[in-house]
Amino acid sequence: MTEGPELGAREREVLRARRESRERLGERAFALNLELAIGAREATTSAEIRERHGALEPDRLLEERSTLAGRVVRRRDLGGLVFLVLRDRAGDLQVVCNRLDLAEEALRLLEEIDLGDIVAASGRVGTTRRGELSIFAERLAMLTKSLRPLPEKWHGLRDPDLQQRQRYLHLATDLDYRRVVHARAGILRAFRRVLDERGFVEVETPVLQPTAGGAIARPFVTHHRALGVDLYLRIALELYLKRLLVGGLERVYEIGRNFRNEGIDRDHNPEFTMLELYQAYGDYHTMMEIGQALIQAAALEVRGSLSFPYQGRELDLGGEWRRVPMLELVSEAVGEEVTLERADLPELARHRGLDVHPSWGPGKIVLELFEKLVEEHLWEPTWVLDLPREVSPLARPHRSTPGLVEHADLVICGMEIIPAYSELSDPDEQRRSFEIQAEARAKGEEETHPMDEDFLLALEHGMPPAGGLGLGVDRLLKILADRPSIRDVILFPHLRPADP
RNA sequence: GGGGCGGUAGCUCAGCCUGGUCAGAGCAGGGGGCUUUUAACCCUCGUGUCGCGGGUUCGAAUCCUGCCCGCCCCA
Repeated sequence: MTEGPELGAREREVLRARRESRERLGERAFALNLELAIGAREATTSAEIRERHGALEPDRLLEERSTLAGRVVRRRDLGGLVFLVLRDRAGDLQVVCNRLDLAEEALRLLEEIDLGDIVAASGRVGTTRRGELSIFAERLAMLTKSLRPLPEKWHGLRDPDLQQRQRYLHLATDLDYRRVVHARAGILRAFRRVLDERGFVEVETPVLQPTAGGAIARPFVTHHRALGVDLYLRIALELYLKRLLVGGLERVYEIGRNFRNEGIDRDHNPEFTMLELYQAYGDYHTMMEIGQALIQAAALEVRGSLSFPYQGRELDLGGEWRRVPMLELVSEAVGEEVTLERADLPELARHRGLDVHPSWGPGKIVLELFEKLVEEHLWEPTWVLDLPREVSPLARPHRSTPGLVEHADLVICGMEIIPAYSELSDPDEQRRSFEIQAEARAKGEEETHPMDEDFLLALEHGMPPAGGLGLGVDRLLKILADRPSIRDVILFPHLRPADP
């Protein structure tokens, strides 16, 4: 409990009043459970009551009795009548407290009920003269006394920084925001349903890893004291899931947290959730089909539709999604044919405003051109096909075009949502790809994929040909919940410490 | 890293351009009234590091400057 001269007078006054109320309530300020507090084993939710009696005409009082429990979000005291609005997990419902109907004990308690307190009320269901569905209280109980005030009742908590730092207040005051929480659950439910139906098994693999592979990103490092070794927080799920393909599981997926030690913006949080799945005997075409099925199922689960606006612009997730080679998209954007063989790629890229690093090969330049000139303009779902091998060390060389790999990236609303590959199963090719990474590192490229001998050992035992994909759950949630920033869809995003 | 915007009461905000009754409003809170309210209403009550530090000035929430935090744009 912080208290002292740094508090303003108003806050001190509020805190003092709450403390005094708590003292008067004594041990009733924090009830053990509903049963002991009000004699009901369970509360009825506001939604259930609304569902049963939402159509009741004004000024009716039913025989049916219910118990409602929740946080007090409104209090209107008319003297003889006190209107409380309780908020539970399903919404809000009014409680009417008629002083003439309440016993001495309940009347005393009514005086102690403040905004923010968690209370229970039981009584008959009915409607007011204005038709508001209500519980007409016969009994009241304090469940939890709130010692601090809630944010402003009309505007709520507007400051995005406070919304994130004190998400419980955001959730307590903004019913609409709760939809984001349910949307994430809906996405995961849809994913599991689709994959379970297709014979996939859900697994869990290590978060702490001796080498951080499966993607190209700077990892977080930690230390295992007993083993005396440094470990990395995983940046991807890939390499362990592939080991499970070697083990014969054939269809596996994991939904889990990845950690990348990089900047924070609308699309990046240091920890984020990925779905990764691998299917033996599939390839990137299989993955494009599954990826589409997953996202469409999630959209139907969360939005009930495949077309809806994102940030004010219409988005259609229906139909067969467009598939275009990356080189074609880059050529179109540049206005002339771009190939990996062109010797003037660096100049061409510099002309387009790219700061070309000497360690970049043609593949990296093409990828950078794509990210700068094309990606943000792809609104409707688009599979970008056939990336340069140089930038995708875990994908299988393209079946017909040398220098490329069978790697498809799904872009929606300008955001990369899925990378999908035909997986590289040849251990010698995989080793060669890792070596290309090491060469780039030797040339000064900071972010490269590390050599992973233990993974190569697994591949040498034989991994079936397979397709695999990773799906950024947070970014998909941005789209389905129509939120502009990843910070809105992660309950507790990383923030700078409040007091430096 | 660069640019723009913001930080004033617990919360939501005004005041800043144009320095001087500028420490303000609403909500929340205290006191009083009110038996069908719906952001209830009526009367009444203000003890704030104006983000932090420096400067200009007779005088700074207001102008200048450095820093911190947030949001947006760019790299």
